[in-house]
Amino acid sequence: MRQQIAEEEEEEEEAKCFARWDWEEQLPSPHELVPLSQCLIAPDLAIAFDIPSSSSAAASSFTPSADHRLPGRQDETDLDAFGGGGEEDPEQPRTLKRPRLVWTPQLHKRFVDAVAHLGIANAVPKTIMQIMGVEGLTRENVASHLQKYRLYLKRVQMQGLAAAAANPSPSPATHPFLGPAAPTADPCLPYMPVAMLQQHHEKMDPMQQYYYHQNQLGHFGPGLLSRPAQAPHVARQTEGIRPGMVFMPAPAHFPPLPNDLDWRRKGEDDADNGGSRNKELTLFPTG
DNA sequence: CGAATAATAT
DNA sequence: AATATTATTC
Repeated sequence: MRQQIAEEEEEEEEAKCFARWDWEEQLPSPHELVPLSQCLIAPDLAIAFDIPSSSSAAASSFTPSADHRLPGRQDETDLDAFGGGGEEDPEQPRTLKRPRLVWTPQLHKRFVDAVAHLGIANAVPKTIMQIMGVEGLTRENVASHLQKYRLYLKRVQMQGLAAAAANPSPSPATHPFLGPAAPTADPCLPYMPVAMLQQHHEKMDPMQQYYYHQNQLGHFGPGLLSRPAQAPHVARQTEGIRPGMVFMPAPAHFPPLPNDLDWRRKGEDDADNGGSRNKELTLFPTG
């Protein structure tokens, strides 16, 4: 008998146990999130953060105790953490290509938080990377992930919009930014992203207000993701901190950087997984 | 920076 | 083989 086909069908059994992570538990900590949002600093004070040559120096000045190092290798230069290994000077590794990054739920969460705190308008790869403050994470890593994240948001938004159109019932859950929640309330919606978290912000920067207002009008316009060609008032974040600038993103990393933040590159392995390995992380569930 | 596209992994 | 994830190119 031909039972060769049968064996191939069995794989889907195991694909059911990765639906949710423990985000929901750690999610409701607005308190942790808020403080960063109110980085309202005096102009003269701002200059203190303008350390041109060594950005890491600026960062360290703001992170007293938390050593944002990756778990695992403590004595090693993080360089040899990937693959084949050999001893390379701390300066050389840029030429060597690092193994593919694995976006663990934890790392993703940190990413989303960073985006949320920055506000949509300011959430660009470089800044996000800086805020995340994860050593070894490159701008390209973030850029790539951000691209996908935006695509995901767009999807969710469209679903919500479509649902609203199909169902005229005044949904109370309608969201200022994202519109009504998708009908099939995804159990594992990664994070109610940026917009919702922004509600906690006591103060929005002009750019965010601009968007907020625009969306409040029900104007479908550019939507959640695009950014106006030019900001209303504030210049888009530039390297130099100017005297007139009232609001700026967090000068350094996230204050709470988990020392045990779980992230890895392709080759690495982690012991705390109790056997059940991450088969396939679905950070961006498809509808 | 960001979209498109290539490269890898599952 | 197809699809999802990450990297690289433009």
